[in-house]
Order: sequence, then structure tokens, then C-alpha cells
Amino acid sequence: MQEHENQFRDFLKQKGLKLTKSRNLVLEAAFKLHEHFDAETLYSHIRAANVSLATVYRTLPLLVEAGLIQLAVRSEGRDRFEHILGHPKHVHWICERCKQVAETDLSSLQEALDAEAKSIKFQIGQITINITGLCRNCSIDEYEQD
Amino acid sequence: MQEHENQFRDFLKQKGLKLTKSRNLVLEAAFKLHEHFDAETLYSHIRAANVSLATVYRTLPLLVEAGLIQLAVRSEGRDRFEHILGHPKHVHWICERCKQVAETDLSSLQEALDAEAKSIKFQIGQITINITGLCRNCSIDEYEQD
DNA sequence: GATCTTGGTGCAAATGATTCTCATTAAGGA
DNA sequence: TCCTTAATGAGAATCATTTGCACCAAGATC
Ligand SMILES: [Mn+2]
Ligand SMILES: [Mn+2]
Ligand SMILES: [Zn+2]
Ligand SMILES: [Zn+2]
Repeated sequence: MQEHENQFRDFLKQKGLKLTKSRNLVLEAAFKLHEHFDAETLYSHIRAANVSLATVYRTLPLLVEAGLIQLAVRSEGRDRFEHILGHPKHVHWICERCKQVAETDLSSLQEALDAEAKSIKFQIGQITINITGLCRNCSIDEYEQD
Repeated sequence: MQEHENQFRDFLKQKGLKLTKSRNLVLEAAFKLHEHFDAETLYSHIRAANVSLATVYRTLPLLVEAGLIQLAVRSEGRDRFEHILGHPKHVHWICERCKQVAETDLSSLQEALDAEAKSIKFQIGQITINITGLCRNCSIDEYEQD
């Protein structure tokens, strides 16, 4: 039994919700993927098991509330998530030109954020640090174009 | 003539776009408001001048590209923006319970981010740091509830 | 394990923010 | 002032996400 399964079960029990076959499939799909995913992607991985897209949409916020996944970015009009467990906090560097998303460790910023949170007495749930701009390749291209 | 007007005019000229009455009204509305705003809000402030909602939506990305405004948060399904000029970079502390958004200065993090950017040769455009969780009041409430 | 209560599910229709189409207008360079 | 062409208003179209509803299945109880 994986840790995320335990965590989800505990979360549901504590909320008086049921652990269903469909919810479990959504969870498993989310942890099988190791990149950002949207609802449709998750759905494509489990539709064969007769899980509806609506249920995927209904389960996603549960996983977020359980602290298992989080919204990573929103691109092309769709919300893209990523699982959290086993995936250390990171910064997203989003290239506006090629749309690629790079990640770097967040630890160098963590301390400053925690201090700030403490001073305003804010209880941190999730941290999103997304930086848009030009990746190395694309800023080189820009230069050459002029 | 305000600085944002100059900046917008220059941006448009450099892109070969026209400075129209409607675009100017959108710009002015965005800088008259000093909180986060969505397209509909902007629209409500200038609809009397016969500016269409479509034009508001068309102008918003121009203002973003011009570096005059940026996406602040997405809440209740709507994109909310904020103007940048005269509004130093800041972190958003978003309470999941009361939905209030507090802001703190970003300068303590700026240095670490710049160093990181330099090392991966990423040219920073905009920085979004949004932290969700519980604000002081709401975390007190949670405690009392149990 | 059978029963019961209640939330969960699939499916299809609804919603709503954002985008697009198109006929008409107006920047702004010549 | 004239001309070219992008921009605009109005409304229709998109499409990710949400909902309503009739049936189903967790999981608590006995
Ligand atoms: Mn990520
Ligand atoms: Mn802000
Ligand atoms: Zn790139
Ligand atoms: Zn709060």
C-alpha cells in the first residue's frame, strides 16, 4: 500500500466520504504520471475502466484538499496539476515562447517564505511560484532574430 | 501625461498597432483601480463609453505584453489582474477560507530568484508567487471550531 | 453476509468565461 | 483630405468545468 493511498483513505474517512473504485483510479493515475497533467489526460488513462470525466473533475479538488496534488500551471485554458508526495517543492520557469516549463528546487526560498508567513501569522497550505519569461534557447533565438 | 500612457503608446507604436480610444479607456480603467480586477469589472467602468467587453478582453493581453499589468490570481473561475507600474512586486497570501488576499513585499526573495535565473540563463518576465492557506483570522477560527 | 442509508457515479445537459466572426468604423501615414 | 488596414461592437461560438438526475455501491449496522 503506497503512502498516497493511505493518505487519501485517511482524508476521506476524516471527511466522512467514501473511498470508491473510481476515486482510487483517479488517484493512481495522478501518481503514475510524473509530469503535469490535466483532467482530460487523467481521464484518458482510466476511461477504459468506465470512470467518467465528471468524476475526474469531482475528484481533483478532493486530492488537492487532501494535499496530494496541487495546481501547477494553467496553460491553453486548462488547469494542469502535479502530485506532491515524493516531489519536492519547486519553482516553475515557464517560457512564453516555447511553452516549456523547467523546475528548480525551492529550498533557497523556503526559509524567507516561512519567516514572512510567521510574521503575518499565515498558515501556509500550498506555495506556487511561477516565473514567466524566456528560457535559454528562446532568448538566444530572440537575439539572433533582431 | 501619465507614465503608463507613454509606455503603452510606445509599446503599440513599436508593434505597429494603433492607439485607439477604446484601448486607452481600458488602460485608464486599469490604472484607476488599485485592487485586483477582472475583465468584467473593467468593462463595468467603461461600458458607458460604448467599449465592448470583447475589446476589454482583446486589450488585456496587450497590457500584459506591454508590461503594464499582470495576472494576479485566478479566483472563482475568473482571471484577475493588477497594474504593475507604481506597484512594487509582491507575494500574494490567499486565504482558502475567507478568500482574502494579503500582499507582502517581494524584495527578500528577489535576490535568490535572480541568482537562480542567472544560473539557468532564464530571462525573467514576470514573477508570480501565490501562497494559499489560512490567514490569521481564519486559522484562529479553525482552532476554535474543533 | 444481508440490509439499509447515504453519498457517489455515469451520462447528458447547462454554465460561463473567453474567443471568434463579420460587417462597419476610425487610426494615422501619405 | 484620402486611403489602407487594423480595430471595434455585437452577438454567436467555444470549450473547460459544473450540475441535475436516476441508478449504484460504499460501508455501517445487525
Ligand atoms: Mn511542477
Ligand atoms: Mn496583488
Ligand atoms: Zn523557450
Ligand atoms: Zn481568511
